[in-house]
Amino acid sequence: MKKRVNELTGVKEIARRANVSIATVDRVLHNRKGVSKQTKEKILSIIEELNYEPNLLAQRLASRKILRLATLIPEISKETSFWDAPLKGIEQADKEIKQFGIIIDKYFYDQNKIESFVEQTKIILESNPDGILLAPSFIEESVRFTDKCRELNIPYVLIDSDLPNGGSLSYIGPNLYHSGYLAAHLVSYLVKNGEKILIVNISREIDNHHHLLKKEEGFRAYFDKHKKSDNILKIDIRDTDLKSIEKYLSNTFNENKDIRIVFVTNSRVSKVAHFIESSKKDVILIGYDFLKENIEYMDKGIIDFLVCQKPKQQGYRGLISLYQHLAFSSPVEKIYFMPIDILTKENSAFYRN
Amino acid sequence: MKKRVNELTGVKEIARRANVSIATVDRVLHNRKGVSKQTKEKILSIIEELNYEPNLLAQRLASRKILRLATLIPEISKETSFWDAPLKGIEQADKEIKQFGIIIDKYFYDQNKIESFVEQTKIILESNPDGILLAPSFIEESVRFTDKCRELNIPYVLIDSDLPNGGSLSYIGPNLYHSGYLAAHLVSYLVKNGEKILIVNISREIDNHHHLLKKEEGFRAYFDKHKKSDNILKIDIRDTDLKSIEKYLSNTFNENKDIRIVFVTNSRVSKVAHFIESSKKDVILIGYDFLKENIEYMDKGIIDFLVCQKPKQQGYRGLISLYQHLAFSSPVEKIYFMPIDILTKENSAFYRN
DNA sequence: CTGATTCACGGGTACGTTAACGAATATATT
DNA sequence: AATATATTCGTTAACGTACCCGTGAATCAG
Repeated sequence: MKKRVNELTGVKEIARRANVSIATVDRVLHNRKGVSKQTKEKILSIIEELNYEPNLLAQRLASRKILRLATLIPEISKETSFWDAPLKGIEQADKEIKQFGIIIDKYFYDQNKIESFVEQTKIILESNPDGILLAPSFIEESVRFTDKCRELNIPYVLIDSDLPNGGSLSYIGPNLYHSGYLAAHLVSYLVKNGEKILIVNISREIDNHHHLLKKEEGFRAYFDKHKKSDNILKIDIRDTDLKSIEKYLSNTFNENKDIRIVFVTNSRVSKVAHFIESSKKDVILIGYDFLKENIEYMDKGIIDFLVCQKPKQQGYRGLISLYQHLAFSSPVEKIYFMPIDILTKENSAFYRN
Repeated sequence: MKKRVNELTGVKEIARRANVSIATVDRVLHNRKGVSKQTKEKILSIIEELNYEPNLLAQRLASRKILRLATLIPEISKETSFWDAPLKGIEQADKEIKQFGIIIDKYFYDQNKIESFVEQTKIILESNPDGILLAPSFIEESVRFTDKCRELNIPYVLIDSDLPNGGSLSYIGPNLYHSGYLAAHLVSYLVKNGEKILIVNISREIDNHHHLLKKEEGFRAYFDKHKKSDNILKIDIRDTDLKSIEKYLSNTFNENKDIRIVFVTNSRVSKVAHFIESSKKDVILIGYDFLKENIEYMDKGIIDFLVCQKPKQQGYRGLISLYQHLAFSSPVEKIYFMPIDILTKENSAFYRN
C-alpha cells in the first residue's frame, strides 16, 4: 500500500504560492522578524487558505531543542505505597516522549519532612528546567516555590492537590470535596436508621490533614443536605503505626456500640481493615485508593468500597500536558478533575489506575 | 535550550560500527533479505549492544506507506445514542493519527437489519483495507466476515462484544458476565429480606439479546453463589418503543407488589426510568451506559446506578491498536477488558467516557 | 560619496529513517 | 570459458521542518 501523499500542502507549497523561499515561510510561521509586512500578510493568507497544519513529526524531528522537565513528588515510603502509581505514570510518559527530545529528571521528598521538600525545590530551581510537575503536599512551601517558578517563567503542573495561589499551567487531580460527597452518597444507601457512621482521619502531617478535611467536609455536606447528619462520629489519629491506630479504634468502638459504617478519608484504610478483621466487627468499610494492601482486604470482603482517582494517570497526564504546552504550545485544560471511581471486590480486577 | 543529541545512536552509528552502510542496517532491522548471515548477526549484536530503538518520528516521516483502516459499527439510531460514543473515539483517533499517513473509512449498519450489515462488509472487503475495526452485533454474519478477513490476511479488532471464532488481533470491550456480577454485588448491598429483584431485558434483535443474557447470567451467578436467588423475577421485552415497555412493566408491577430493585440489562434503562417516574414507584434502578437520557434520570434521582464501560475509549483504543500493530508491528493485548465503572448521581459529572 | 548597518530574503544542510536503484561479487548453467 | 542468475551491499534522494549563514539592496552616518 504505497502512495504519494498530498503534494499541495506543507511549507513548500506555501512558499511556491507566495513566490518566496521556505525559509521565509518558516519565519512567518514562527513569528520571527525579518519579513516585510507585505510578504508576511501574503503568506499568512495562504496559510489560512490552505488550512495549513504543520507536520508534527517533521517538526519534532527537525527541532534541535531539548526540553528538560522536572518532577517532584513524595518518595515511596513504607507507610504508604500510594506514590508508586503517579511515579509509574511519570515513567510511562518518560518512555513515550523521550525520543521526542524530552529529558525528565525525577526528584522526591519525604512527606514527613518539610525540609526535604524545600531542599529539593532549591535543587530543581538551580537546574533551571523548562517545566515542572509538582505534587504540593506542603501548602505554604509549595506556594512559595510556585510563586518563584512564575517569576522565572517556568510553567508548572500540579497533581494530587491544588494550591490557592493559582497560576499553574494546570491542576490534574481529584475534586476532594466531591469525592467525600460521593462516599456519603454511597453510605446513604447502606446505612439504616439508628446506625452510626464513623469518620476516621489518619495523618501525621498537618498539611496532608488539610486534604482529608476537604473530603470530610464533602461527606458531611451530603448528610447535612439530606438532613441526617446526627449520627456521624469522627476521630483524628495522628499516629500512623498500626498499634496506635488500633488502640484509638478499639476505644471508639467500645464507647459506641452501634457503629455500622466506617469511612476512612485516605489510603490508610487497610490498617483500619486489619483492626476490623481481627476484632471481627460487622461493619461496612469505605476508604481510598487502589493499593495492593487495600485490594487484598477488599478481596477478603473486609473493605467494601474504595474510592479512587487514577493516580497513575495523574502523573502521566501531567507530563504530557507540560510537553504539549512547551513543544506545541497547545492549549491545556486549566483544571482537569479526575473521575471519581468506585471500586468493589467485583470490579477491581478490571481497574486501570 | 538547544543541544546536540546523542551521536552514538541510530542506524548511522550501527552502520559505522559494523562497517557497512545504513542500507544494510535497514535491511536487517526490517528483516528483509539480501544480507549475509554473518553481517546480519554482527549487526544484530551491535543493535543489541547499543540497545537501539528506532526513532518513531523519523520512521513515520520517511515511510511513504499509507495505511487504510475501515471501521464498521452500528449507525446512531433514534432508539439509542449509544454508538455515538465509540464513533467519537474513532474520530479522535482519526484526528491524532491522520498525519501519520493513516486514512480511516467509516462504515455503518442498521442494528435492526442484518442485510445492511452484510452489505457493508462486502463493500469493505472490496475496498481492501489494511485493517478493520468491527462491532460485531450479528454473530453468525460477523463470524463469516472475520473468517474471510483472516483468509485475506487483514487484521481486525473487535469492540463491544467478542466472537467465538477467535483470530481477532484484539478484543476491546466489556466482560459482560462480570459486569452483571458486579451489578448483583451492588444490589446485594441494597436489597433487604423479602424484597424482590426484577431483571429487565429490552431488545428486539436476537443477537443483541445474546449479550444481555451474558449479563443476566453474571447477575444470577452472584446470587446463586450467595444463596439468595429465590427472589429474582425477570421479563423479556421484545419491543423497544416506550408504550410497549411501559405496558409490560405495569403488568409486572401489578402482579408483584414487593419489587424493590430493578436491573435493566442495557442502555434502555431510561425508558424504564420514565415508567418508574410517572408511576411514582419507590424502587432502586440500575442500568447501563453513560447516555444523556440516562444521566438526566440519574440527576433526578430515578436511576440510582449506571454501569459503564468507556465506549468512547473502545473505539479510540481499537484504532490505535490497529495502527500500532500495522505501523510498528508492536504487540497488542489479545483481550483488553474495559474497566467496569460505577456511576451515580454524584460522580457522573466527572466521568470520562 | 563611501562605508557601515539594517532589512528582507534565499540557499543549503541537518534531523533519523525508508527504499528505489544499481553496482559488485559469487555461484550456477551451458 | 562465457554467460546468466543470485546474493550482498552502497549511494542517494526523499519525508517536512528548523535554522545557520550569506547576499544583495536599502538606509543611514559622516
